[in-house]
Amino acid sequence: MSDLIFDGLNIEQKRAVETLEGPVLILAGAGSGKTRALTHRIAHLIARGVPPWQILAVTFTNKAANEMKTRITNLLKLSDPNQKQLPVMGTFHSVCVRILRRDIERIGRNRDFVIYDMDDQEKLMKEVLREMQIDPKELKPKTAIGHISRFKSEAFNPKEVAAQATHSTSSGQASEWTARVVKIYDRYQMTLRQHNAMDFDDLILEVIRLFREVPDVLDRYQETWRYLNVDEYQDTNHAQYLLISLLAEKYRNLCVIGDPDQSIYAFRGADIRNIMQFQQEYKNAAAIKLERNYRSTQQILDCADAVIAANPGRPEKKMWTERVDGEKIVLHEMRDEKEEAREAVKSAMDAMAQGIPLNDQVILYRTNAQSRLFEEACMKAGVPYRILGGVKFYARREVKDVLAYLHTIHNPADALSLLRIINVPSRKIGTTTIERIQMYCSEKQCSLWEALKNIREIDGIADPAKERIREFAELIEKYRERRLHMNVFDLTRGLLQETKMEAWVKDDTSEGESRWENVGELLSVMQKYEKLEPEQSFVNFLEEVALVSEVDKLEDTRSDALTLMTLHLCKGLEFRHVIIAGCEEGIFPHANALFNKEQLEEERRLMYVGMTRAKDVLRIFAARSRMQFGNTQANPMSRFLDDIPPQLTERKSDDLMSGVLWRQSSVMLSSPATSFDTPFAPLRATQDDTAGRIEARSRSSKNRIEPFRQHQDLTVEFNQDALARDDFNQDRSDDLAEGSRIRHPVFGEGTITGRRGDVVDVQFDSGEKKRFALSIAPLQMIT
DNA sequence: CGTCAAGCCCTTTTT
DNA sequence: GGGCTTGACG
Repeated sequence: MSDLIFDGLNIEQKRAVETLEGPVLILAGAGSGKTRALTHRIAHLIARGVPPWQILAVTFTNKAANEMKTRITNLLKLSDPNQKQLPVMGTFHSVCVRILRRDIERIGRNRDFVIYDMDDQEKLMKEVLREMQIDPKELKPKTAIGHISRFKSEAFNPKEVAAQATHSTSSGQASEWTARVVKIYDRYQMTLRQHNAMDFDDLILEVIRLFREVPDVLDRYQETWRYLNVDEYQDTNHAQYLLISLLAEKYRNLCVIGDPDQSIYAFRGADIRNIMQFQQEYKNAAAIKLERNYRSTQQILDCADAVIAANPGRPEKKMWTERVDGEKIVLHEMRDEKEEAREAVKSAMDAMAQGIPLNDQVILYRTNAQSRLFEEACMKAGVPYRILGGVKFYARREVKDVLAYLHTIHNPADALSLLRIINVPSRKIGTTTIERIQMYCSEKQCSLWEALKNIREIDGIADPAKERIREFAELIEKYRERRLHMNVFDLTRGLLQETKMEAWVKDDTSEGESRWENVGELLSVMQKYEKLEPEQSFVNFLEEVALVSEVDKLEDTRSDALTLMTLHLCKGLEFRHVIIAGCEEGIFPHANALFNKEQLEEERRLMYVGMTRAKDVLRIFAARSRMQFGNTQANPMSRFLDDIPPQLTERKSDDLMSGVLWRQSSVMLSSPATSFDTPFAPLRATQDDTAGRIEARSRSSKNRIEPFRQHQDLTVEFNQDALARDDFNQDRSDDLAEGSRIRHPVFGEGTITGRRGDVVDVQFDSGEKKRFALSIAPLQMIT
């Protein structure tokens, strides 16, 4: 048994696996076999006789947790792995929900709470701001939520925020601003509670409160989980730190794993000090460094290292690998964002032709908005793809509508969900009626649901409207009853039928069809819960839906497809071929980070994370001009590229406007540089700027960059020759017509069945029919 | 009550 | 450019 557990581990990994008792800090660089060390460590604990249920492992995604479970099962050769034989593993949020569902009544809350996602939070906040008569233009709901979330990640309740602010100002008075935010925070929490709802941060905070207020519950969990493991510790926030500290207090068997260079979530409160100061916190902690990289080639590693080396205050760490067989990093400089997308997708296809399946390739970008470009390029080229992030599946309107029904059925207090569906599909219950009911609620201090039940005694509503509301309430109650003996799948099917949801969702538009498919997909997720007890199936389903992360969806990768996602989502993953797109100042690093040292450092870490995902091939793309917010803007190349050693790179360019706006050579300030270290931060060129002037303007509204608002002129040397060729349109496909035989790298050989300009329809020999744009699709004529 | 057009602001990043 | 809110009208 122990042979298997230590098999193939290097010395440091072995130490990590052996050191079972006491606090342990594992600094694990990218690709250093960290998951391997952690799984073997847990397997070792179990092999040594520690009961699995005494072990807790907190991971960053559910996907990571599931992978570890599988690996441990294999290591221990468990024949029938059930929950009893495996440790509790999951994200902070899922572990906390588990605790709360069990024990939250000990702090006087109802265990049927719902979890509000960003959408719900925003709606709720809008409501709060409206009630407080704050102009949403002055303080946007999103901003308010941002502040509150920040407080919550520091584990401050409204009172503590106020106290803190009073302390830190010399006058002893909390500033007006703080007082206001505290009021909003307070009110927001009250409303959440009225709805019997929690946001993501509350899940953590309520567990902390539970542990602090009810010592015997804390004691029980301390006794249960005597061996604690936390992965991605560099991205934990203060609240999560508190939670873990409470649990670890008694037995002090706490193993944390992470890499300060990969800390990329400061924006949501992640506190790098948690990992940096672990050894001060736990004086006798064993410290282990994993520096051998098993993933990437030396070239990739050297480039990534050169980029991250520019960050100050890093712990000493030098990654190395035995893979010295690598290729150079490829830097693609493209004309514009469309060319970038086209070329990136093409390079993925080329790689596939060379034997790298699409599943092993990824395109990474800084912001979700960039995904559309690559999606379009994939569609045009006929490359199968999957996008993570962006408009999330569970956030789509039709999906949320169905979920809102389930929430309403499950939790009568959830007024947000109730309001969402009271007129969906249309029941002729309009805003006037609803406003009247809400007024009644505040008069009588009752919940929305109670008002619906008492609809008869509310004045100012026409009788037919009252009747429709009565019918609606009856419908909900009927399903509330059904929930007790019917699983979530059957229940929802019945509900959809009874409410005539299909016709409503389809609504005769072209998107209607695909929206209904989304509902179908939701139903198929429910099927997984069919076998559970009716009530359990209901609760578990809603929970999963609330807590799945984007990356979790990568688990079912049955079909071969190119992955598109943000750089943030790629942490912890690896691909043979990695493409990082949009490496331009203002895009990556993002414009909002350009004037802040800490934020720039985080952007750099993000670059490091992206680069170190690559096993074999790393490509970096930048576009010389880019359409943004409706006008074209020319950005200098990302500063991160300056740090990559030229001898390790190969440069490629589409050569139409070669060299224009290349940072060092082509852009000069006509007035002396400002005190910022990024003098050419976002440049904005309008269409008629070809004469050679560009307006420089910072797009950030923060006052610390005031000097930049004065629209200093920049001089730009354009390559006029290149501009003249700008509208040059390449057409390589004159000879392709109906009847031509072609080959496509994904679909194989086929015949063109029709052509309209650039667009062709192809009947492949495999039976598949596809439509392509000739200018982009990798079609090859065969004779 | 629902639809359409004009106008607004926008983009970090996520559980 | 585009998605979303707002306001006028049928």
